[in-house]
Amino acid sequence: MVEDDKNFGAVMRSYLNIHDFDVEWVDDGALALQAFENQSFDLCILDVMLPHVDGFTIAAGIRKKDEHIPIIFLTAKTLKKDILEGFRIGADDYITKPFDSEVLLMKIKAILKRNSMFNSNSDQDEFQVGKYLFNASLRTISYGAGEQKLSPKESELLRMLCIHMNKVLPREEALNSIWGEDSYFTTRSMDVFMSKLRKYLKDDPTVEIGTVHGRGYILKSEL
Amino acid sequence: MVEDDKNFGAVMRSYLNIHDFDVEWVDDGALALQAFENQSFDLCILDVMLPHVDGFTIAAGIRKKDEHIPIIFLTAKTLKKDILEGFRIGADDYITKPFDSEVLLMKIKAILKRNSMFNSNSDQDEFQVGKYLFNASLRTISYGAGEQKLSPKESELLRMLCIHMNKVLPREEALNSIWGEDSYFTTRSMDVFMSKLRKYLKDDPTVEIGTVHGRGYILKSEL
DNA sequence: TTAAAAAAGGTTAAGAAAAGGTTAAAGTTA
DNA sequence: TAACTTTAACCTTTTCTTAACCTTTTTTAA
Repeated sequence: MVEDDKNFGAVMRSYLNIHDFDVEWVDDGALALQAFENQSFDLCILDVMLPHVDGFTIAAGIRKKDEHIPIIFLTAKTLKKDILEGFRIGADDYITKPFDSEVLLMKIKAILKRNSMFNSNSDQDEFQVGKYLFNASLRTISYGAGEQKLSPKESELLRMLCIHMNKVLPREEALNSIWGEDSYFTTRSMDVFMSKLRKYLKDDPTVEIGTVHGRGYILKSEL
Repeated sequence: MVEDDKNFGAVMRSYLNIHDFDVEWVDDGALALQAFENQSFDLCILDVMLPHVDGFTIAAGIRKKDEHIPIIFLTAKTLKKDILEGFRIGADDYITKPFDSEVLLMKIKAILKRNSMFNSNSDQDEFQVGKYLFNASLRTISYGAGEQKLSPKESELLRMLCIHMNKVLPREEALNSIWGEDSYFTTRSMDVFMSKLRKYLKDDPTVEIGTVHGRGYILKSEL
């Protein structure tokens, strides 16, 4: 949240805190982008009139770095031209003061909910894969009585396949995410892991790790 | 759009039409859900006070069938309790009359944009070609039980043909886009690929890759 | 007009190059 | 030391290009 009114900012923060949001509050436009880069956020609430750098400029900077993060303007500027400018920059909503705090809360939730579809599953750690149950944080695949332990990389790779269930997981995506680089050797290393995962999953014929030559892998499972 | 005020509805529809939206307008709450089931929509705009069935009930019914489709309430009911009820049901926005049409337009665009992130990641790149279903990201053509895998170039070429469905795809356009150059050898290579695609599609007589001598190719399919 | 020549395109098959599968040995970490 | 990951080696499969030999369409010129 970028808001230069100390009283209002404090009230907003505690109100949002009560409703289970963690709020990082910056009161100077010049510090906003810096804060954005140094931390990870789920949503931005921006005032427009701010010292040094205005909210529109901040929003544009944020959009340049992250085209998906939700942005809500919360401002006393009620001119239509400002509202349109806010949306043009890529805001998800433009709320004018005075406003109702409960309505703001609902709007935040609605926007986060829609955005979560996009990010979803990213922290899910249990997956049903055919008749196997894969627990990514325990790093186990269980199947009836049996249980197979997975190494960290095996587990991380299978987790990414599960998140992309029945869709292609591009090689580079897995390599950059798990290995941090996409080179000849990391590629071959991943092939070795894929071979291991296929062995672990071979007892259920309804499950298959398919190859899309030149692009990536796909975990297929009817469910 | 569900709106019982004939004048307002007509104005809204033409306003949205001007801005390149196709609007299906229903003026009775009882018909809304039925319309929703029989057609495919990208976004719903609902009035609240309607004959027979109110907007909240419609929204709840829509949410039951599709938990992702954006819903915007557009109503004269400005009571806070109604606004909160709207969001509780799962609305993306609740706009009170009177409102500014340009701002509504921006909000619609903002919501659709956010929703499109979700759709673009799931299953895009799908084309119905006669009785074949072509998935460009999986690089497969399926037809009943059978499935034919395509190579990257085969798939890319068919994708371009699909995008130009029933229109000529100029040779140079495909060559420059897929091969990066338009020379004697790339031309001959493309001919080979076209021959392969024709084989893959030969089982459906309603589908045909035609040649426009000296210009390019055209994928013909009635549908 | 029309026959021959030239250009464009259709099809098949061979072969080279790239990508991927698998196993095992050699390094690395915990 | 034991678990884990990387590297190497040796395969198989996939993909793309090229060449060869056709057929069809268009152009040229008699």
